[in-house]
Formats: sequence, structure tokens, C-alpha cells
Amino acid sequence: MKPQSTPAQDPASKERLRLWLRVLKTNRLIEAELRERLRLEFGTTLPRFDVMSALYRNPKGMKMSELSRMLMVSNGNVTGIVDRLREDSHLLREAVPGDRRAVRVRLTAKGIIEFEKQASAHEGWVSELLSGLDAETCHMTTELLAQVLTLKEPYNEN
Amino acid sequence: MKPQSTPAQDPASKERLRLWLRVLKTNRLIEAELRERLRLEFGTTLPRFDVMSALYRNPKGMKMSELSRMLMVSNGNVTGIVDRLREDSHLLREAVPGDRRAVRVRLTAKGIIEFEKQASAHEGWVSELLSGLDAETCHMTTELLAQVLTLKEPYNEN
DNA sequence: GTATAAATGTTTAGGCTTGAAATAAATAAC
DNA sequence: GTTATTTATTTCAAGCCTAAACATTTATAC
Repeated sequence: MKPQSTPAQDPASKERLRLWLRVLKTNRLIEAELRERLRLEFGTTLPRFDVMSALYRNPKGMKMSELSRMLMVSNGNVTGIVDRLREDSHLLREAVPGDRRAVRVRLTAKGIIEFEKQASAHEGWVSELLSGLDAETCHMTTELLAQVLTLKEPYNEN
Repeated sequence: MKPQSTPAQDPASKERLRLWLRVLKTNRLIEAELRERLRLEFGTTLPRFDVMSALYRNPKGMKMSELSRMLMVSNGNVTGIVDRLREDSHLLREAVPGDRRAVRVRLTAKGIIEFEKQASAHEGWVSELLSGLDAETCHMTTELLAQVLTLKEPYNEN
């Protein structure tokens, strides 16, 4: 029985709650803005962009389970997004030689070209939305936030 | 035509992107954990909790449009969540005297009692999940993140 | 080898979320 | 006062997302 840090005994509790609400708000604002721009400029969605981004960084392809771990979403969710991306010929599925259960997914040439356009715009939008913070402040904030994740890092890549 | 800060010309772009990815990751991890605990402990969801939280802080009730602005979600979304909360008698809808278009929503006694239990547990969970940061660090990080939102604050409450 | 467990993916039911269209009521223009 | 615009809300289709159940294949125990 590990002693639990309940609100009453822990004076940092309120500040932690405030920080969480701020993270939540920041996330929602930026996600809403990025979602709208992805829709208007490229006719795509944030989940689709996330999947393509992961695949772009792994040109040899990824298994479905790797994708879901990396993106922190459920297995079934990835199935649906990949299905829809495949309908647009942005990616393809192929068998994994040694394992007949698994499926490897990777971007097509069309998908690569399309994603590079999207990623370029995306980086500009993020920079614009975070224009209130200079490089050094961003770096510090990133480091501070990284301390949150002391538990449960299923797919620690960077 | 305001000059746009594109990646090439702005050296802070990469750091901003890194910060955004960190915010995204932190948000996903904490949301996933809170969602699971709300489901297991209280049989509820994060959106329901958010709606009840907003109503708890506004005992006299809120109009649907106020709710959707406050929570930064669409109007139609609030309709659905409120409908389901009403099925459980956690809240009720009532007419707004001067305006026959509008609807005011507020917690029932049952909803208040239930939310207080949930909120207490919720604060403990958040504090536990952010236990890697002490009060002062939390405060500083909150202030830094607050600088992100220089644009588009539709419902600036705190 | 055979039984058991674990891993990979899909399917399904239900809820969340959006943007767009529709309805109704209040406000503004004139 | 009538018309046009804006505001408040709901409905709808489509996509996102999860947890649970399922099927298949692989790995482990013995």
C-alpha cells in the first residue's frame, strides 16, 4: 500500500490541477486550429496526419501494433484510419514474412509526396501558433513538461 | 499581409514543434489515464465530467452555448452529452425566461453529490500523475504555457 | 507433441466530435 | 411593421475512439 497523495495532505495538488487544466486548454486550442487548417488546406484530418507522420519517419513500414503503440491509440482505431488512408492510395498494406498474424503498413510514393506538403505547412502553423514563445522558452517548457511522464511510457522513442 | 514565420526563416520553429509534440503527448497520456479511472471508478467519461465540472462552478446553470464556448467543443456535441447526463438525472434543462430559443442547464442535487465525489478523486489522480513536479515547478510551467494563447480566447474566464 | 498462454489484428457496439443544414426565435434595418 | 440578419439550438452524416469479444497465429510449458 503506497501512501497516496490526496488533495488534503499535498499542498502541490492545486498547482498540479492548474497545470493540467492549462495543458488541456493549450492542447485543445492548437488541435482545433490544426484540424481546421488540415481540413481546409488538404482535406485531411489530424489522425490521418499522425499516422502518415509516423510512417514517414519509418520508411520501411510499421506493423499495426507498432503504430497504435506509437500514437497511443487503440488497435481497432488504427485499423479504421489505415483503411481510409488506403482508399486514397496514401499507404499500402503488406504481409510480414515471418509472422502470418502481422501486417506491415507503409506510405506509397503518392503518400510521401502528399505528406511532405502537409508536414511543411504543419510546422509553419505550429510555429505561428506558438509564436509567443522564443526558442529558449520553448526548450525549457518542453523539458519541464517531460518530467510529467515518469510512469507508463510504452513506446519511448525520442 | 502579415509576414508569416515559415520554418526556413524562423530558427525557433523546430523548438516550437518539439514543444507542441510534448504537449500532445502529455495530454494524451493523462487523458487516457483519467478516462480509464473515471470509467472504472464512476462509470462515467471525461466529456461528462467536463460538463458537470462547468455546471458545478455555475450553480445557477448555463446556457448550452455558454457550455460549448467554455468547453471549446461544438454546439451539437454538447447537446448529446447533456442528453445522456439527463438520462441519469445528473442535470436538468429549463427554459430561459426572456429568450424562448435558449435552454438553461444545471446540476440536480444528485448531480452535485455525484460530481463532488468524482472531483475529489480526480484532483488526487491529477496530483499523482503530475507527482514529478513540485508546486513551484508546476506554477512556472503553467505560466509559460499560458503565453501560447495569444490568439483566439473566446471564453476567457480565469 | 499437446495444451496453455500470449500476441496480432479485426469487428462491433456505444459514445464522442465535427461541420453543415435545418428550425425557430430575437434583433436590426428600413 | 416588414424584411433581413443574427443568435440559439438540434439534427444528421461521417469520422474518430475505446473496450470487449473474436479469430488466427505464434510462443511457452510440460
